[in-house]
Amino acid sequence: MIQKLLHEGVEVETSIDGYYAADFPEITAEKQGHRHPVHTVVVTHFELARMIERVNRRFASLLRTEMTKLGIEDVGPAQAMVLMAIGDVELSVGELLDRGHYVGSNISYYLKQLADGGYIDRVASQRDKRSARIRLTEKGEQLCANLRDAGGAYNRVLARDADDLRNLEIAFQTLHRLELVWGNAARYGI
Amino acid sequence: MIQKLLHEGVEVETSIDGYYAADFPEITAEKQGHRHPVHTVVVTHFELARMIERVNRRFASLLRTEMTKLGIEDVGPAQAMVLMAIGDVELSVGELLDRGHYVGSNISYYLKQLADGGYIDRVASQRDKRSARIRLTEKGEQLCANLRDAGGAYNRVLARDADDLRNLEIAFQTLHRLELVWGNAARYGI
DNA sequence: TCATTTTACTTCAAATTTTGAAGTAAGTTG
DNA sequence: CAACTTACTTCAAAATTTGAAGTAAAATGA
Repeated sequence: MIQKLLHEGVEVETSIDGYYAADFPEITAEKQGHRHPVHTVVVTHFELARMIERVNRRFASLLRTEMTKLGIEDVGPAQAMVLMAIGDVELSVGELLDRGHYVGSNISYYLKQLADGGYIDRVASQRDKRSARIRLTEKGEQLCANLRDAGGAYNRVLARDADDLRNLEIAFQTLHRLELVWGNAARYGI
Repeated sequence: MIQKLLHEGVEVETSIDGYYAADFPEITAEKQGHRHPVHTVVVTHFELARMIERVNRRFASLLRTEMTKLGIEDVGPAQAMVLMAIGDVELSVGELLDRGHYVGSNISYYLKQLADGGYIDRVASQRDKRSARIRLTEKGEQLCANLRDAGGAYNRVLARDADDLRNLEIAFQTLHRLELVWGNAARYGI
């Protein structure tokens, strides 16, 4: 039975696909006590996917709001995310694709808008003239800095103590694992 | 200094926004040992957001692939997610909005396609004739069941042992927290 | 060496998804 | 019962994403 629980993601009691974690007393109780959870509740692949979709939607609209506050009208939140993905290094379009699992034509489109808006510079690489080298301009760096500043308030709320930090790290790491599993599955089949 | 670390999401050493958790020896080491992490690395709000975006993209394309395999041509992955959000209960459009943080007109649009495809039934509520009651048809339930079946393989890979389950739960719970914080911020300001 | 293939991207058109403004019909309230 | 609110729907426009086709440069191999 335990084997089945571990391997199938069986739903027990309140764990109906579509309900929130807040409805699961086991999980929340466990969090406070720092003990191993009693595994009567299992989070499935799909519950996580739906949660990720929701959270992603929330973040996008938050980002849109922040950008409106900053008076940014020429690019949207998706483009801002590309900007954040570039960060403070110079990289090629290919490297950027890997960073965000974008599709090539999509990034090309965004980079065009970002270049038109003066947020990035693109220079053909000397070594390989096919390869475009991308970096943020002053303006691009400024937008990123402003967004990071605005993000500070969220970091303070989200990471109040060591326990919060621990959970954020585990969440990050677990999402990275999902990324790998889902990505490999898409390429090679599961 | 520790206070600053805790409250600002300061990036230390390898923790440059845009790099992967796999690059953080501290996190990975901690996972195996079950000990408290040494907090030299902090996951910021934005790193998480970018990870969520990436993972979401991966899942959407995986879902698209699964649906193609199942021969579903009349609706896309977004509509399938709505179907999964409905689950096996009857609910109103408003309840569905809450479940996925959708925008009303968006759901209306999806529900129309799903109804046209025969995946859902919509009946006006007897009590309140403005309110539409939604539920899956046989065909809709079948699609959900097929998708859940396909998901079984992922559950097996992702939740191999009690530790995996624990991390999945923490990830789920942490994402739920992000959802609340980001959602409240959007409505009331932080 | 030079034809062929591969890589690194871009372009464009079409599809999909999301937004926002405006509408409708049914309930609710003073 | 007039005015307001709620629960949705519709529609057009915008934003995002995909996919096919193209271009130019680099690598390969006979």
